[in-house]
Amino acid sequence: MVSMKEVALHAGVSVATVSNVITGKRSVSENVRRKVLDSIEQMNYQVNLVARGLKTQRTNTIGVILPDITKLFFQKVIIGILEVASLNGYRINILSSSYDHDTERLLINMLKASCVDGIILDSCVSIDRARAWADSLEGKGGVMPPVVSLESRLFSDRLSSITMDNALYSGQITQHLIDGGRRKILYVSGPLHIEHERARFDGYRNCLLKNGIGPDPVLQKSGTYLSESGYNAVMEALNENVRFDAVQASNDQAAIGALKILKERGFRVPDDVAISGFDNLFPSTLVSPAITTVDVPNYEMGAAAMRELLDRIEHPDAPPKAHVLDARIIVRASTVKDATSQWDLTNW
Amino acid sequence: MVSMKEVALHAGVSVATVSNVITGKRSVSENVRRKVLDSIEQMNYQVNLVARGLKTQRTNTIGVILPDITKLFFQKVIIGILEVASLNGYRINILSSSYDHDTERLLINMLKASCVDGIILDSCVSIDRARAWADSLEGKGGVMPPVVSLESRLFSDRLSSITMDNALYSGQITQHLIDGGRRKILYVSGPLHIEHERARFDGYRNCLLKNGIGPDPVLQKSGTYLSESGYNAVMEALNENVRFDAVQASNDQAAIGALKILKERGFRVPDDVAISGFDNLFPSTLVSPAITTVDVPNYEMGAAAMRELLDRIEHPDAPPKAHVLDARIIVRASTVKDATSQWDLTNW
DNA sequence: TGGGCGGATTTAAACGATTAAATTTGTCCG
DNA sequence: CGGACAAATTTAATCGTTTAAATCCGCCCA
Repeated sequence: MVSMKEVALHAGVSVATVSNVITGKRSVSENVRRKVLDSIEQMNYQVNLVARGLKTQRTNTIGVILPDITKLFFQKVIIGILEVASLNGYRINILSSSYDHDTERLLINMLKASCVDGIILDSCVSIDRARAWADSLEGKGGVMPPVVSLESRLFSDRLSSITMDNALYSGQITQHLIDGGRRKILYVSGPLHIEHERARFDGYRNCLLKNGIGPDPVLQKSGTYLSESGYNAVMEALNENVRFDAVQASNDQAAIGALKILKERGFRVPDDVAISGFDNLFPSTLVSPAITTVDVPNYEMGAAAMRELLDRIEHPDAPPKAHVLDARIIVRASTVKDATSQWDLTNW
Repeated sequence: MVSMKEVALHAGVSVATVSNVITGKRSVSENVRRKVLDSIEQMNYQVNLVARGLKTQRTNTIGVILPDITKLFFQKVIIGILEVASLNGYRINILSSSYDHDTERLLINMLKASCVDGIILDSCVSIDRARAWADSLEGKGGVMPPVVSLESRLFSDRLSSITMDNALYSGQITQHLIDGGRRKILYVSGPLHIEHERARFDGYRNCLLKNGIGPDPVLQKSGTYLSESGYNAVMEALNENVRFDAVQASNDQAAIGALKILKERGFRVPDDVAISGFDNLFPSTLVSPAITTVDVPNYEMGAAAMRELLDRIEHPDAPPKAHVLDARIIVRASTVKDATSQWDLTNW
């Protein structure tokens, strides 16, 4: 690679002048400027970002840690982050923690070592370990770049956070099912040690209570986020002869898994059993019947996180902010027989 | 950040010794070693990867440029790359060219400036500009890191490439439709200036000829990759009163768009019109009827590209290799009435 | 005893940029 | 003509590592 030194030599000026031309931070006379620009052009010079990063201590890169970047849910989050980032001249480094807590730590350290200017973290830390985790974040000697927490408010006293009110919308779904005459709602959750899974479950539970329905442990199945877990949960319930007239899944995958087994076993949806999901991933519009769900603003979550991170980078000492985004429930044919819905064919 | 110098001071040795302990490249006596490790531990020291990168000229990072990282097709490609990369201690920097040629160039330069150790490139360069492009790749003064070309063989004389025989499988699909008694096959392509789109079209065309069917320009619609383009292409054909008994789309999105409009207009699939796609994205199993398609090994494409890139990094002077991967067609109910198929619920 | 040898350690020079501080150049005015 | 002041340019230090070369040190053996 041709370096600034060689450009300087070629243009007959000092490296400092070349640097000044490039960064534009100090004034340079017009004809020297042209001479330097010429040399740069001729020699095909490109500034070495690694060297610049070392000197300036800024890499214009931010790190993004998500539980599983392969999941559809996070795609739009990534796009949101990406768009705001590139508008502001930042590059992003996307990493997957695979829902593993130790990996998460490792990645954070790696990002620190890479001198990223900031981190967006969708943590998979469990509720009970959050405090210890937050303490270790600050580290003894280590200075941390600003961190914005996505989906979790567990650290909101020290970290800015971008969240939504999962309990609220989960409750709205439950209410919608109850309003449709359902009383025995089988709830299929993801891993309950994760904060927003817990919140969704609480929303369901509290709504039942509000309606005078005693939550029945038999109707509560917890699993993973995968559709198999929805499939298996419902299969289990059927094999145990549990009676239910609705399945409320805490995400769309599980809802579709549930739909699959119910169709296989000859149930009519929604006549015999209603089904609801959460997240509004596009496949929920493709299956038939389409799935009632909550439209989670994942694009906006990513964008908001990035905007907030930029703000934290600019103002490291400002107090953390907690952004709570709005969502809305979308009623489709899996809960209401004559609901219409369109295939969502955008962006995949 | 605490630097090596401070660790050295704390441990009472020179920075070189600390470095030796960390890299393990030169021998260090056992008790000095322990002392240094202790200091590192106590001071919470982490090596600065930017500085190391500057000195060693290796960043252990590779760049990946894809036309559109938000598209489902590329998700598994990314996973494939990622898994091989992390097994080998590499990080990846994923970028989207948005199918724009200038952006692609810009990103390549940016990656060069960031001193990545290699690049995996799924180029969107058009067939006729390929040569000029390849020339510019080498650059006048600039030394390029090794590049592996994904999906395109246009530069295979200088770059290693990972491809599949698109014409072959596209032809097999056409043959399958013909074997099913279809004679008037409406072809919906993506942008034809892209090499593999052209190949898929050629496969279709040559198969028609082989079967004594004259390709009919009226039955050829070209569009984007989006499902709307499938929808619109079929709508156009219908409005023009073009008669056809099958739609062969060059990707699954377009096929599903076609399915949508045909259902809206009351056609029975596959009785009145058969539909086929390409890529085997999971949504093609979700719609009903499920779409006959070609299972493109995108995970393996990513993995193979990364393996090949590692090889190129190790042996920069070895001649480029051209890997051609296998695929297979999958027959589903959109072309054969009683074909069975399962929802693909894995990995989304 | 002293020279030679090899392993452990340190010195010091990079890597390629940025940026204070010092220096040069140029301009204007008394 | 000379001095003052501002603008342009250069010098040189620095960011945090790695690494070739130099040095040190202990040990063995003639």
